[in-house]
Amino acid sequence: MKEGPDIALIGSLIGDPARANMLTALTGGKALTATELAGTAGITLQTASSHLSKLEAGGLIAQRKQGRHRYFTLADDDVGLMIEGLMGFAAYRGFTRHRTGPKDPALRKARVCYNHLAGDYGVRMLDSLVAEEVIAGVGDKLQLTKSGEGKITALGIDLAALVKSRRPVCRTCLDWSERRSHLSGSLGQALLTLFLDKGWAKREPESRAVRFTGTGEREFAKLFPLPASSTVERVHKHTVEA
Amino acid sequence: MKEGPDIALIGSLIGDPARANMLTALTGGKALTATELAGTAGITLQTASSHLSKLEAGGLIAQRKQGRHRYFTLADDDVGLMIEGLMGFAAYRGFTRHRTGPKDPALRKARVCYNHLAGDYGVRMLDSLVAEEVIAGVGDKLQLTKSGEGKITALGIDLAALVKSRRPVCRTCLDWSERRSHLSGSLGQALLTLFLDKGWAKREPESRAVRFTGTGEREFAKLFPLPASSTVERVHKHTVEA
DNA sequence: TTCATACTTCGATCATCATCGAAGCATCCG
DNA sequence: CGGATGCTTCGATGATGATCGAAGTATGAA
Repeated sequence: MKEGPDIALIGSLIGDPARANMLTALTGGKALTATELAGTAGITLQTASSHLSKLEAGGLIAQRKQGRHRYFTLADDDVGLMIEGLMGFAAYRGFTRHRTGPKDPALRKARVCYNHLAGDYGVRMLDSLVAEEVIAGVGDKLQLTKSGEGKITALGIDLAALVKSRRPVCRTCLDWSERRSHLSGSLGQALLTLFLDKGWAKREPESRAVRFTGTGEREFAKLFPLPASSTVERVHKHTVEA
Repeated sequence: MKEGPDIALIGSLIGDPARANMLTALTGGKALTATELAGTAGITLQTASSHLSKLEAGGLIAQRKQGRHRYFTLADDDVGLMIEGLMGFAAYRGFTRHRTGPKDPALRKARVCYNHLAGDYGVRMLDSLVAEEVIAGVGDKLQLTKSGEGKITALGIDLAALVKSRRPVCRTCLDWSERRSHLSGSLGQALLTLFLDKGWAKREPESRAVRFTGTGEREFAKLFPLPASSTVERVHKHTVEA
């Protein structure tokens, strides 16, 4: 009927307050679950699910299934850019944000995620492994490098046994406290087992928290030095048009 | 925590197809009456009136009473930029209302973006101005160079008047068809006015399209030479014969 | 296995709002 | 003045869609 792109479609997606709240929350760059998004939007889980499927159908968000959780993120940088543009436009009006509430600090520091290490330490470990070129590639596809194989074997991990198992050796797992990837897969499991076996860390009795000992802290820091760029946040690339 | 209707308000305003059509029509830069807008949106005058009052309450449009007519325009440059940005996002996602209508190639070649030139010609003009060092800086921050001031003045543009206005002289605007920046701001407006005044180009009656005359094409090419290799491919792709 | 958690789907309700007919203002013209 | 035009307001209707309860699915935990 009319010429040009359909802005009404996108507008209607953003136009609903619940969806706008969800998108605003996701603009933070962290992956959030449906339950969390429902909380920030102030609606029930059923309604949130409906909204999320609409947003996904509209290509604004993407989901990543992780066990029984579904982590939602903005589809790509373009979406973030567009939403931030709208927020900038609406700057002369008041705007509200909802932040994820604080959690148990011990859990945030180090905890068990199914069978591997998660939390700040887990993220830091993967960062270091990638920086040291033990593991190549970031994202869903991780692979052990040649030199990395030697380094892992030197730790006393039976790499052949890991490879033999049907499970993938290296895998990313999205961290709920850090909202960044940490190492999963059979190698991730083997490393956590190693820490526990060596007595570097102990599991808290009635919690998922993992408590590192003094020696464990030192050994961990020595084994997985903090890369200089590890604290760099994953912010949206605001590429500038030339 | 519950209320965050900033982008939701704007989104809902744009989210209605009738309003989106009106806003798209107003992006042409011409002041339009309620009757005209009702026609382009395909709705009755009563419905249009309701929509227009909502758009005005939302600060997206402004009206100017003149006799028994009411002329509506976009509220300011920011609205035009925001809508053009949304169009770029929508076009990139393939959200088009009508599969490449007959006017589509003409629109891609040269069109009015609220009050300045957009499309292939708009992008090309900015490319050339930057290459010729009339305008310095890339991205959001554009600035006229010393030598550029002379060149603009030589065209017969009253630069002092542009500077005097509160609006920025040079500004980027994201092109929805080219997905690159073209020149906005008071200088962008002045240049488009220049083309129209000199008779180099004419506005299509009921469209955003701008049609350059033969002389206009030549003068434009002379004034804004194509920088070496960067845009050849794109120009060839979107250039329309006749 | 059984239970719990996370989420989806179905179904029904309810509110919003886009739409248009009709009437009401306002302005211009003759 | 009367009549015509441009637009707004009122009121009723109808459709879309947001919402949530209940039930269903999938995965993890005990």
